[in-house]
Amino acid sequence: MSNIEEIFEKYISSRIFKDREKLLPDYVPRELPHRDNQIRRLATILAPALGGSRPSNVFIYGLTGTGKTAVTKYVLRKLYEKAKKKIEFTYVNCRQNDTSYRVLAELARSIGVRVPFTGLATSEVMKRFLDGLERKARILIVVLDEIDHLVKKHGDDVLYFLTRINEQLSRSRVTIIGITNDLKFMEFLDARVKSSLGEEELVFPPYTATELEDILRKRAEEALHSDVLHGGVIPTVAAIAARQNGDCRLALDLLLKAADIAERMGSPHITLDHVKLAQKEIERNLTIDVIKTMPLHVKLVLAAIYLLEDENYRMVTTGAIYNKYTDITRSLGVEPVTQRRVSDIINELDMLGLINAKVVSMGRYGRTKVISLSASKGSIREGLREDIFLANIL
DNA sequence: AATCCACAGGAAGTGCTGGGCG
DNA sequence: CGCCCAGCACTTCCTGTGGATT
Repeated sequence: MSNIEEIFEKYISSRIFKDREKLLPDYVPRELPHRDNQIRRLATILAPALGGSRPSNVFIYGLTGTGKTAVTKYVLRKLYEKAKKKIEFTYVNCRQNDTSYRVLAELARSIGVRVPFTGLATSEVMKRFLDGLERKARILIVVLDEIDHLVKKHGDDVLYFLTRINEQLSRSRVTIIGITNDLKFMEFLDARVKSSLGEEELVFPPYTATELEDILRKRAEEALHSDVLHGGVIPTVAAIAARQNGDCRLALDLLLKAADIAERMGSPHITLDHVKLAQKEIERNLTIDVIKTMPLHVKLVLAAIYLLEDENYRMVTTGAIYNKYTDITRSLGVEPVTQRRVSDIINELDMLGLINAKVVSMGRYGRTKVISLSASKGSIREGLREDIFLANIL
């Protein structure tokens, strides 16, 4: 048997997986355990759409992996099945589409209006969206997921437009469902947008360890063969995820990775060791992936921080980083960016969770930021090394 | 109590890319 | 063709500030 056939054969005859897809992040199960309240509330709020009137706007808040997106998609799917034709819905992820233009373009596209991905004025896209909508005579439910990303970067222009859009429509109606994991986000909003978007509010509490266990058990039943899980695995995975704000997506991902590892190692069971390996792999992949896609100077600044930390520099401040960074650019023969820019890059790295930056005042000796690495040194090193250009300086 | 360091971080603008539209 | 648009990475210029030291 050839090598490749062996690989495929092994997969088909998997002793671990019954249906691997059931553990993938975008799979929405038939039942969403422990979210009955939220499902009922959202269904109640949206139900008027079936009678042809516009449902209230909804603002949904909950930490990552608490089922916000899954519940929303679940309820909307059911609603759509019931209503047919009269109702339409659109889902836009504002982390992927984090500018006013892109969000509007997505919305326009979803109702069948052709818009180029660049070139037009934003107001022109608004106009086309409005016209397209009016022609269709529908109730459109717009889901803006991770809405905080959009507002923090580009203000609430789009939201303002969307909350007032009904005043300009006579045959169609728009309802907005805003989803965020940042509660403070509401403070950024214009008062009118705030009151309009918050017509109804829905809170998703984190899952408890017991609830996570229950969810994992149900999902494992669908995805894995029986008896492949060693005792302890599910409680451990649940406990790890519970510590991470009850993040269900993390729990499922951890179980999937552990199963993958067990499979790869040819083990007939998933053990706690596989879970541990999976945990490391997740962290590692996450940091390597973000580093890979970073622009050059961001990588160089990260490299500077890495090197300072590596030589146990007493206190890693913005100034120290900038010096190290200019050293690096000089040795590579690259023009350095300004300190102002580096200051922003440090904030970006902080937001990505790769470093920890804290503003501190050292009295007479000024005010600065103290920085430390927060991701594992090894993963950062690996990530930076992916860039051939940087390999030598590490 | 006043000073003053070492930056923080806001505002506005530049130059470039990759596209409109008429 | 010429002029318009948005987005990005970055610059220039700038005002603000916590608190140890003078």
